[in-house]
Amino acid sequence: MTKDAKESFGGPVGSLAAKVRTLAPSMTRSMQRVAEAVASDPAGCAALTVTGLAELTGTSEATVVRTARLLGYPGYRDLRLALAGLAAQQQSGRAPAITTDIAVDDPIADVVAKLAYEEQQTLADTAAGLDTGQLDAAVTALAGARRTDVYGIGASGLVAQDLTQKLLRIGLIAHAHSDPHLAVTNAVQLRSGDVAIAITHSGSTGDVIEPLRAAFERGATTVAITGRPDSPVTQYADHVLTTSTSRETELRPAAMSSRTSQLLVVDCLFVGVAQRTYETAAPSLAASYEALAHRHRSNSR
Amino acid sequence: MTKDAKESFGGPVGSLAAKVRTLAPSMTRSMQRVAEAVASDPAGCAALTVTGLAELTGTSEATVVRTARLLGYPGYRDLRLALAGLAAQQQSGRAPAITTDIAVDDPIADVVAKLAYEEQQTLADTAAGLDTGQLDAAVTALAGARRTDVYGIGASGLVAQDLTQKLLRIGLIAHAHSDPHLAVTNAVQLRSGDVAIAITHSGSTGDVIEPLRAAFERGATTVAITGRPDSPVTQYADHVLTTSTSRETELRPAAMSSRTSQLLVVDCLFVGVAQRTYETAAPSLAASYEALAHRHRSNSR
DNA sequence: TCACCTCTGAAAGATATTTTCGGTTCGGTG
DNA sequence: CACCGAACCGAAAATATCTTTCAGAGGTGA
Repeated sequence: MTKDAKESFGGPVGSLAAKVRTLAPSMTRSMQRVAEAVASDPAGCAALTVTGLAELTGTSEATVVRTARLLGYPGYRDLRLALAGLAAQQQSGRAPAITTDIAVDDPIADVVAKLAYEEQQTLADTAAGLDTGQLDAAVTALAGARRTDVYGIGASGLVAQDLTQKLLRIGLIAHAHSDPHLAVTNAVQLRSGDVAIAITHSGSTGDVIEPLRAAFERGATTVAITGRPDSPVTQYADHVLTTSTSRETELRPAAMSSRTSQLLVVDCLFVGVAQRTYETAAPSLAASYEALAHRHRSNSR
Repeated sequence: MTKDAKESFGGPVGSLAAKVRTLAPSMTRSMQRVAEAVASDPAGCAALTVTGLAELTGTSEATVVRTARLLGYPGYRDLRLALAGLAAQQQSGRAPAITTDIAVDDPIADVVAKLAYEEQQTLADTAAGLDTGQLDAAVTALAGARRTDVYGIGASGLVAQDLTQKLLRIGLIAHAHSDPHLAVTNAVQLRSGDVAIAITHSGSTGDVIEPLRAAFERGATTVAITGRPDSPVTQYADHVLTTSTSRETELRPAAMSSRTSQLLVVDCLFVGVAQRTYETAAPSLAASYEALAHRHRSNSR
């Protein structure tokens, strides 16, 4: 794990709300109360001391400090500074637009607007929360891999296929697996120099963890793309790429935003690899484009 | 307890530099040193404790506190918070300068920022360009369909599968086809009251047009999701949903933004249908969620 | 039910901030 | 030139704030 002790305030302040959401599931109840208070009213919390915030949230100082730590700050003092920064930004910044959930009786135009807005938000959060060091390491591994396996199930399976399709287009050898048995069967064929990527939002999908583990134990370089950086899947991951989590509503399943987030990460991987292997990637891209050209138009009539 | 801190941080932070200038004459030499340090590098000073700043300026803690008081803050702590806010504002001021294409030698952080930005752009364009009338009609057709077929090839095939997965989760009967022959075979089974959806960015993919045409001729309600509203596929489409097209660059194939755009449209369709069939959709969603729960290892809180 | 484990807050311990207080400097004055 | 007073300054005490420790509460699975 690359530890960037350089950065003073624990990362771009804009990402705090996103961080709270991603980490909320791994928090205890009291910590969640603190995190929520902090996320919902940064300015107000910045004005409070540990003791004050502890009282406000009905918890103890210890819990407040623990929460600050979990959010990536050395202690409450630094969290407080970050909050002050965030508050200042918010005040000077723009007014947040549509924040309400999608309702059953929303007209279709509102649905479009809200969905677009939320997905944009998801993208911003993901970009802010992505560890570029980990990303860079993953790209390096991919660019030099003999072969690459990608594991994903359900909605994540589609993302896995998307990545595979892209990698194939620039001349890499990649396979996506959504059948758990076949995935494991393939995983044990991997060895040092190969890459295995597991995509799972929850980080706890056994069917995806198993093949990654097999690959990990075989010495392959393993990457996890997950919304839960502390989940089981990361045990077997050399590099962890975190996707963002937005709150799930009845009409908008979590799968929707996690998919958006995962795809952005996958795109970043792809472009990164394409950069690294530009000499071979550019001709490959052109070639695959050519090969498909006649499929359009010509037999359309 | 009582939240009195309305105007918390001693006035508008932007005025700090000005205040330093105004008050400088009435300051003693040591205090001027502190004030100057603070004004010239707010971010740096925000990272220092009272002792640190005293050392940096070659003065004492007492002097630092006196300076903070003179500047209008209750003590150093509050000055520090104001500095953090100021620093954040400054930083956010010089952010939005990413309009250029992704270059081969862009650092990975830029790649992330640019990709996120472009996808956000794509979403906004798509939402703006979507014909809600057509969308509404498509939703109505879907909600009342006996069965639904979705055709898509390549990257669009994944979008087709995504839509299918979602519809299945709310109890509808839907199939995705990426094999052209099977697609046609299935299409001829459709009849009035059924729905066929073709997803193709170019609108000219023969392998997708053929099944849509078959369905169209059988009397099914047909929908085209395409980036080219004047393309061949729309001949056989009762409803056309237009996705946005952003310019393609060497490292960023068109497939990337078209996919983002298509997915937004698909999400809108899904939510629209879920609204219409809320009575049955809500329980179905809950049921599929339940059914999957045990597949995740129980580390969840 | 019981053993075990995690979560939690009270209080002790460590830091940071504020205040106090005495020494120093400097300009004026006898 | 010696003395005085006032402002200035910083060391260290006093206070406030933050962090850590530890033992009990509460929940979980066998």
